Amino acid sequence: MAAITELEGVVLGIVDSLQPCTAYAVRKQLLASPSTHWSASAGSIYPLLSRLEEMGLVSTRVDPADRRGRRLTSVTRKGRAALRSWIMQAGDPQVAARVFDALRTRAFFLDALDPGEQKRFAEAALEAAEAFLSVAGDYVPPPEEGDIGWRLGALGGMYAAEARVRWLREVLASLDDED
Amino acid sequence: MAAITELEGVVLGIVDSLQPCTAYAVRKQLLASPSTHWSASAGSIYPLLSRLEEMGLVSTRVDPADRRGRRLTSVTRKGRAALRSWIMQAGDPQVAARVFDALRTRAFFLDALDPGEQKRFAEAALEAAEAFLSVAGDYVPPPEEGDIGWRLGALGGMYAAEARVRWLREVLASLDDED
DNA sequence: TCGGTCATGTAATTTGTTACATGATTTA
DNA sequence: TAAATCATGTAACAAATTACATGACCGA
Repeated sequence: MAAITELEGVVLGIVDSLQPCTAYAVRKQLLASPSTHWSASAGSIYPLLSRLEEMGLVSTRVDPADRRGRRLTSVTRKGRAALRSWIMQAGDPQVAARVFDALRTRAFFLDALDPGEQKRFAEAALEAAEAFLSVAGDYVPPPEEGDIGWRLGALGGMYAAEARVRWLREVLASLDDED
Repeated sequence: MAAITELEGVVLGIVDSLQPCTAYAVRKQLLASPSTHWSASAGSIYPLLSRLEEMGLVSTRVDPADRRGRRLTSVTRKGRAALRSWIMQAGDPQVAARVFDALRTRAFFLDALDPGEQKRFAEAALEAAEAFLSVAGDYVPPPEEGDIGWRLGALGGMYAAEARVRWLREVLASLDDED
């Protein structure tokens, strides 16, 4: 069983929770995420879904009664197995190391800025991180609503956003110390 | 001034801190990062550096005395300006939203697993997250060593890794509650 | 002298992006 | 009835991955 990519896993998971659903619905779900890591454009989702179908992980059918020709996608038994094993990759150190944060990435190169710019960087980054935290917090479904995985995932996103805000406050303070 | 990509920004920043340096040294630096978000393979770095040179952001020279034909790269004035404006994008909400975590991504689809698997997921993810935290902690340079940006960036990575471990402990606890 | 690391690159392929193109349905 | 949203897709392009290929230098 060939390993699937990160985006393929995500799309398979979304289809699984929404099935039967249109490709468009998958895109909307992806677009609703606070993270903009994937563009979720039609140009990525439609070919990806065709790929999953070729692999036998999803199946699609067009309701003949539907004049719009909507294509409804569902996960196959094989697809569910692939989804489960993708999720279970979480124990792999290589998977746990797949993290990224555009704000943190930029902080590494702070020394390329002069002191005044450094301070402005930290202030602007903190403000943007606070705005993101607000969005990430709103993304957490109220208790007893939505499934448990979605709630825990969104909660994790909020915690990460909080940790980033705390970190940037510390960055700002440490830059102020030095004048 | 056309915007540069995330990897281009990172490579420009690394060249800036190491200059003059070989493409190989840039790759090693990238490879040393706890995050495996980029593979830092020759196939990505060499063409990327050529691209930066075409854009006039770096310049390379081959020491005629060096029999190995090592190519040393440096950042140009234009390149420094591009690096600074890339770093300063931190104030843009779209940039602050560029975050990713492969463990968290998988957690969203926990409901595709049966209760026993869910628990094994949380245990395995926690273990992997703890191992990653250890690596991320080791990546923080000792005080008074390395530049301030590198230290703050690595510290941010460690904080994020800590927050993830705390989150997964909570996930595990909440799955245990339900039996 | 042998293996590891330093060092540079290319080729084929995959994947994702932006932009374009079309049309049905719903809502104000 | 006009605008927004639902819905599907393609085309051109950009970027990154894996795998391959080569050779110099250094230390045991």
